[in-house]
Amino acid sequence: MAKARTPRQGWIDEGLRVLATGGPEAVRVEVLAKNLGVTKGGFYGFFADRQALLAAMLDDWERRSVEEVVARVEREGGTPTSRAVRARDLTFSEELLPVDLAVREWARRDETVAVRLRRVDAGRIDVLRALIGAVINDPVEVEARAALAMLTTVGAHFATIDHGDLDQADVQARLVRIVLGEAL
Amino acid sequence: MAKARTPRQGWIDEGLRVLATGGPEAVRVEVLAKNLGVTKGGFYGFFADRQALLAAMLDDWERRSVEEVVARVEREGGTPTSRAVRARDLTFSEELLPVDLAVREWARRDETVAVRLRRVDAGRIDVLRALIGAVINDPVEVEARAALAMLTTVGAHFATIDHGDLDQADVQARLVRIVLGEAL
DNA sequence: CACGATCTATACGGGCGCGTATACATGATT
DNA sequence: AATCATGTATACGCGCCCGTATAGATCGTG
Repeated sequence: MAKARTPRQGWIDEGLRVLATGGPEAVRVEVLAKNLGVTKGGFYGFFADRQALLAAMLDDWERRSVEEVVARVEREGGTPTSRAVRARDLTFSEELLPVDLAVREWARRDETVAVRLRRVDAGRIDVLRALIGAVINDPVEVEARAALAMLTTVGAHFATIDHGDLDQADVQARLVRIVLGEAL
Repeated sequence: MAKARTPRQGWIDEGLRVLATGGPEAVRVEVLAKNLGVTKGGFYGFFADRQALLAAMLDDWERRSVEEVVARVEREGGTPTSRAVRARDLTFSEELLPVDLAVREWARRDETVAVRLRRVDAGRIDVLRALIGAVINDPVEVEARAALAMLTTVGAHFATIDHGDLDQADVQARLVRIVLGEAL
């Protein structure tokens, strides 16, 4: 039945929390223990070593991310444009976004992480393809706009652009129109 | 005249090299020393501590990045489109790109780094604004397209998109056309 | 050549974090 | 209530890395 005082999942959750704010390097067993208010005594009953925890964290993140993508495909609503905008912005849920960015950095240095990320991203861009493909026929055009939506969203989290005197909302609206096209 | 066997700049260069491949966490004084074939003996003659090196590295990166942007504005050539595409792709020189991405990650966790990055990015996007602005008049349109070019380029380094059966070049070309518009 | 500046090698104390071992506490089961 | 499993606390040895101290090597200059 597996009871637990500080269950396996507790270590994973706290690990993801630290990962989100400090990156993989910051995920230290003793740090997690302190955050959880215990010592690392029980940790090695759940995980062989620190690597095993990192792997488990990625498993958990990947599973949840995929589930979210699926859930987002299921429930829909609104005009094609609003749906596409929502999809663009919310492909990354507020809760998972910080973890997502951390994983994205991590992937640059660890190929096994990169593989997982590509898998998740593939699911996400499928959502965009489906939405855009419902309105535009040319496959190349659909692909280009889906990719554009994806890349701008990701890029926006790694670069801040100051629009100066211009109205942020105006620029943003124009940006959306260019990416999704007049058709949508 | 300041001579040097392992000059100050040597530590900075090696630091940037390690930063590019392993992130700020990987920049360890003793590791750099080993890479340089010496011990850390002389290091503390140049830098007060590890932090001082990291700051010096950022100074160096920022100076070089700004110089490159300026140089790129100076020499020009080609059609407006080709210039814009070049600007989009080469705003990040091949040599500095890996460092750039590392700094971009770093900036998410260190506000002082974020300030530097915004400064450099501001210079880069100015180049794009100038190029696009030469062909398009509407300021909002110029801003949106410049931002789009910037964000897609940055995003592309943090997300890999598989275009499946479609021809990569076709998709890429279409993407450029959407971003820069028919006008260019 | 001798000198002084500059870089180098080596050694040290300290802190952090890993993984292991051992004994203790607490809840479920019988 | 006795027992067992499961989590917990504590302590240990190890390795990595920091920053400091000290003595030695090397080079340009007078």
